Formats: sequence, structure tokens, C-alpha cells
Amino acid sequence: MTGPQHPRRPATLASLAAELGVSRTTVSNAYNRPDQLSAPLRERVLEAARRLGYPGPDPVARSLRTRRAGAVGLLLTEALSYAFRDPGATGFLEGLALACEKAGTGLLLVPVSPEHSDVDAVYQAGVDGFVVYSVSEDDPHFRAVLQRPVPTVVCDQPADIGGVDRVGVDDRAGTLALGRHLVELGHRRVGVLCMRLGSRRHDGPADVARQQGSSYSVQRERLAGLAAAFTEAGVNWADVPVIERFEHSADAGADGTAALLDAHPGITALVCTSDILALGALREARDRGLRVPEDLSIAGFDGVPEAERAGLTTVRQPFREKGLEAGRLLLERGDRNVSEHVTLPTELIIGSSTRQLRQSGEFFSGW
Amino acid sequence: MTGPQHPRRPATLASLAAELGVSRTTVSNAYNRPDQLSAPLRERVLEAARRLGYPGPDPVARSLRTRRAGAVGLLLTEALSYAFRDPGATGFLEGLALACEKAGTGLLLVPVSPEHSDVDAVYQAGVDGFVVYSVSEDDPHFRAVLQRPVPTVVCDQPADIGGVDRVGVDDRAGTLALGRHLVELGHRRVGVLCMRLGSRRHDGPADVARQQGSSYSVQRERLAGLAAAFTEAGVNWADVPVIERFEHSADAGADGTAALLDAHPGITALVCTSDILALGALREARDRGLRVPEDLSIAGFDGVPEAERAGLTTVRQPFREKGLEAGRLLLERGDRNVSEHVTLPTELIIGSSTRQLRQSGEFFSGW
DNA sequence: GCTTTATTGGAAATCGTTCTCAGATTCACT
DNA sequence: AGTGAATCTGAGAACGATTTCCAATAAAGC
Repeated sequence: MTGPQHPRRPATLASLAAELGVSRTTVSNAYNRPDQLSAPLRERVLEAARRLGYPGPDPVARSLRTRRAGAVGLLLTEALSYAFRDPGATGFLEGLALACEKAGTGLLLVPVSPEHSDVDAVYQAGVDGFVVYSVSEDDPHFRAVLQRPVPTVVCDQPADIGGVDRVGVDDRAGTLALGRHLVELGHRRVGVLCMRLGSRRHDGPADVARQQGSSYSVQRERLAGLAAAFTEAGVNWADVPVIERFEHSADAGADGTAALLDAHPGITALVCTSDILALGALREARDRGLRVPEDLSIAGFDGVPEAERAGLTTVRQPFREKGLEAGRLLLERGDRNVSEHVTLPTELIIGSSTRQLRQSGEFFSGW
Repeated sequence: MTGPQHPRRPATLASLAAELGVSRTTVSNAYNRPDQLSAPLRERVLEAARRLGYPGPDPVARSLRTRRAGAVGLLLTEALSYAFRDPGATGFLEGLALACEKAGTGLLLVPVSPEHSDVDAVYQAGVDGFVVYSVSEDDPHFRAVLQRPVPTVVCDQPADIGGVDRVGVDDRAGTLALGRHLVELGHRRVGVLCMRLGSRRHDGPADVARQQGSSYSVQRERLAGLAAAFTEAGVNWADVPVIERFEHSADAGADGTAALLDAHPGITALVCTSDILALGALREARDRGLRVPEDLSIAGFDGVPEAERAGLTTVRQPFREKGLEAGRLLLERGDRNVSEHVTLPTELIIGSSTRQLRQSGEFFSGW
């Protein structure tokens, strides 16, 4: 097998044309419009290209001229590499990739590292549009994306950005259903473990003001849904302990659960606003000798495979479909002017991690 | 929050320069060489840019001029979307993404769908180099990549391509160790379930000729390692049934296992050349009422998290490191001329799915 | 006050295509 | 042979920036 041989001065369309004694147009047509020139001539051109090692029209020059890059950019939360560890993000990516491959469009992952905020990467990306996956409202990279004169689709957050499409789920309805489920089971003394509410690291209790002022609308909505469910059951939401964790990992979930249980040993149910956190909560509960769900009910959000395998009660959301839909919005937009908003449904999955509260004296408040 | 406003005729560097009454060079310098012009002038330029909605230098035009795209292309096996379902591929992607984000380089996923072989996508990609992940030797997309006058790094396969870098693992040594492990446990009557050996669909037995003629060097090597291990134990490799499956999924693994056990009920050990297949094998064995490892030993290859959780005996390979290394080879290559080959080590993980063969009469051949 | 030396901004060439439009050639048909 | 239609081909202008000189101005040295 012979390797690639690259002449030090690579051939261009012009040099090939000169070599053949034809015009550049002809060579260009040989590649892009086979019907615009005779078959033998076309073959002659392609043969010469092969001989001179001409790899076909330069993609960058072509993009400049045609004003089409043939790729969409993807801006992700956190570090780029993190996306491949998060099951929700990979599901989304799979759907988006599916839409892209169907359209023959490339998918450019924009390098974003949490440390140096090199917004440059966004300005450097040669793309026809952007998909933004779940970033903070004040994310500088997102700001940069909005500057670029290309269509943009946001998934999940930020919500309510004028002029851009959005696809998401009804987070509030999801946690509302989940909260009501727990209420029905008799739970009144609950604790909540949520994901980061701001861009700056904060690990600890989050009061109502912080909850409502969060720059992450998804968390805001999920907490609001829970608040509504418990408020309508007569619980004073301000008394419900909400613990926030900056990192999104099972370890953080376990750690947050420990803090929560230390401070509020009396809770009978723990709601985590993501499955990853809930998996950590399950671990921590077991490590403490608490039986789930006998001693403590635990619920999550997202419906990632690992959580469903563990029998977690959760709210399932269609990650893959979100990716597909985001791709569709971006790639199949004609020249519409109005922005579209798509909200996909969620589904309450009742697993074996929640159950009817034991009717033990004072805490029972059913019937 | 106000949305992005895009003037219908977007400003260019030239129009901005005209507006300000300065030259294009000055505007360009304001962005790229702040030290080349006075601070007040620079501020005046940036202010005007803000006012006119100029989003900064066009990335495509800049790429054309500077001959740098600021991105590397990634060519994957199969469909692009498949990569996000395969745990090995996601591990690799995570490592590669890590290397990219460190270098501030974008990662362009080249759209490849198994149906229409639109090699165009490869020629369309504006990138400074390619990473190719585990494709067939005769893959047309790969051929196209070799045509492009940019550096290329291959991960896993194809091996032995002149002029391109490669990173992989010693597959043969891995299965050699695995095979010897089984031999030590007393197994002589074994069956093998392997991944696709050719680009065209084929599901069924693969004789030695087909094994050695495979266009997938990874499978070739893994089978060769097994052959070596069992040959040195006195087993005639040609008698060892090897079943091939085109799809790479647990379902295919279960299905292949069923075929293998139907045709060769006497085997005491089953080696799968990937963990995904092995997970399906475990399921099928259980469905048949076979106890693993008491009635049948099962082993895999790759060391994906799910398999290790299941206690599978396997050969672990460092996916993430492969990605990191591939990125390093591509991004940190100075202007070296010789191609580099990196081989990372594997590790035999002995789980609970293999055990000493029961000393039952005629089949026992230990001591 | 005159020359030397930094500093700063500008003119023009270039990167490799595609596109428009007009001119040239071929071909069939009367 | 003449005509009109059909088919190809070619010259030049974009596309939007960067880069290499060069000229002009300002600061400094004697």
C-alpha cells in the first residue's frame, strides 16, 4: 500500500488549467457541474488532476466564494471533553449528529475550556450556523455566538433569547408531576439537591432568592415546579432545604446528600434535579445505612440509562430527539424570519426508589 | 434581553475601514495585532465595529489567507451518530476533545453515512489535519482523506499506511494474554465471536482464510493472538469455530452466541473480540440457562465501563489516552517528516466470567 | 535646528475558488 | 451553404481577509 505523496508546491485549480491549456472555469466545472462540459474533456481534466496530485477544489476558498461552510458549530456547556462523559449530552449529540449526517453537514465542536475564556474560538469557526447546548445566560461564548451573523438554535438554555430558535422540554411540568407524586406518597419533609445556579462556584444552601435569580433557566424551572407541587400541598417552600452543587457528578451528588442529611436528618424524600446527582445520592444513602426507599425516597431527573437501570424514580426527557430537532431547526430552516420554539414532552418514570411514606406517628399527614 | 440584530448587508473589514477613513490594514491590526496601532485608534475601530455590527474578521476569509483553518477533522467508522453510542468511541472522543480544547483547535466531525458514499464531505472539510478512527483499509472516505494535502493520524486501523502517523494498542499481545489465561484454566474447546471482517455484510462462520484476509487489521490481530495462544497449547486453530457478526451491538452478540452454541454445544469457553459482543453473549448464555462461569467461561475485549461492572474478564485498552495521543501527534507535530507510530499497552482484567474448567472426565486435559 | 530613529498608517498583491456574461464553436436541418 | 439552436469555453470580477513593503509623521539626539 502506498502512502500519500504531497508535492511541496500543491497544485491549484489555476495551475491545473494552465497545464491543460483550458480555463479555470472548465476545471471548476469538471468538479462541480459535470453536465457543463463534454465527458472526454472532463475525464482529461480529472486524469491530469490525478497525475499532478491536485486534491480537488480547496474547501476554504470554495467556502469563501460560495458563502457556505457546510458545517454547523456546536457550543457546549463547560469543557468540550466533558460532553462525552455526560450521558445526557451524548444523547443529544447522537441526535444532532444524525440530523447532520442526513444533511451531509459537518459538525464543528467549538473548543471551550473553562479556564482561559478564549472567545476567539467562536469567531474562528467557519460555520453556517450554531447550536448552543445548555449554557448560562451570561456565558461569554454564547454572547460571541450571538454576534455572528448566522442562525442559531439554543437547546434548553438560555430561554427567551429574542431572534433565536429554541428546543427544550417543559422542565417545570416535569418536576411538578414528580413533586405531586411524592406528595401523593405522603412526603412533606423533603430536601432538594440541585445543579449549579450561577457561573461562579458555589456549594451550599440556596435560598429562594438565589433559586429564582439563577442564570440557568433549566434549574430555575425545575425548582419552580417542585415549589409549586409542594406549595399546593401546604408546604412552605422557603422551609425546604435546597442544596446546590457546582460540579455535576455522582461524587458531587453524594457529597451534597451528605451535607443535606447532616443538616436535615428528618427528611423523608430527596429530590435531585439530575440523575447523575441522584446516583450519587443513592450511594451516599446506602453508605449511611439508609434503605432506599424504606427510609428515604430518592428521585432524579433526566432518565439516563444508568439511572433507569438502577430503578430510580425520575423524569425522562428525550435527549436524542432534542438533538434531532435542533438539527432540523437549523438545517431545514428555509428563509423564515420568525424564530421557532419547540418544547418536547417529558415522562414521569416511577421506579423503586420512591414509596409511600411509612405511617409513623407525628410525621404522617395523609388522609 | 435583546436578540442579535443582523443588518441585511453585513459589514466587512473594508466597509468599516471606509467608514472610518482608515485603511483595511489598520482595522485588521486592531483585531490581530493590538500592539501595531495606538490604543485610542484601536478603541475607535472597535467602537465603530460595535456600532455597525461588524462581527470581526470573517473566519473563512481569514483561513484562506492564513492557510490555517483552526480545526481538525475526524473521520469515524460507520455513521457519525453511531460514535456516540459506542463506549469505546466516546472514550476516544473525550481524549481527542481534551487535546483539542487544550490547543484551542476545533474538532470537525465529518458526516459519513453508510448509505450514500458521499466522499464529498471529506473534500469539503476545511481542516488543518485529519484523525481517522478505526476504519476499513478499503474505506473510500479514508482514501479521500489521504488525497488531502494535510497531515493525518490513524487510530487503530488501517495499520501500516505509509506516511501517516498511527496510534493503537497491541491487540495481538492482548488476546495472546487472554488466550493463555483460558488455556491455563484448562479450556481447550473454545469458540470465538468476532466483529466484522469485511466491508460487506457477512454474518456467519469465518474460516482461517477469511480471518487472515480481513480488511480490518484490529480484528485480524486479535484473532491472530488467540490463534497463537491456543496453537501453542496444542489446539488446532482451524478447528476452532469463529463466528462473525456485521453489526456491533449486544443484540448481535447474543445472536452470534446462539448460533455458535447451537452448532458447537461442547465449547467450554467463548471469547468475544469486543465487550459489547460479550455483553450480548452473557445475556444469551443466561437466557439458555447456562451459568457463567460454571458452565461456560466468557471473555471480551476493550474494558468498557459497563463490561467491567458486569465482572467480565476482558482486555482493557486505554481509549481516552488513544484520543489524547492522536491529538498530540496531530497538533504538536512540528514540521517533522517521518511518521510516528505509538502503541499503548493493554491490561488483562480477570473478572468473574471465566474460571477453571471443571475436571469432568474426557475433556479435562490439565496437569 | 538638523539629522537619525521609532512609530504608525496605507497601497497593492495574494490566497484559490466560483460566477456572470459574453463570445466561440459545433451541429442539425432546410 | 446558410441559419438558428445548442453546447462549450474564457476573461475578469468578486469573496473578505492578511501581509509585505513603504511613506509619513513624531520623537529623540547632537
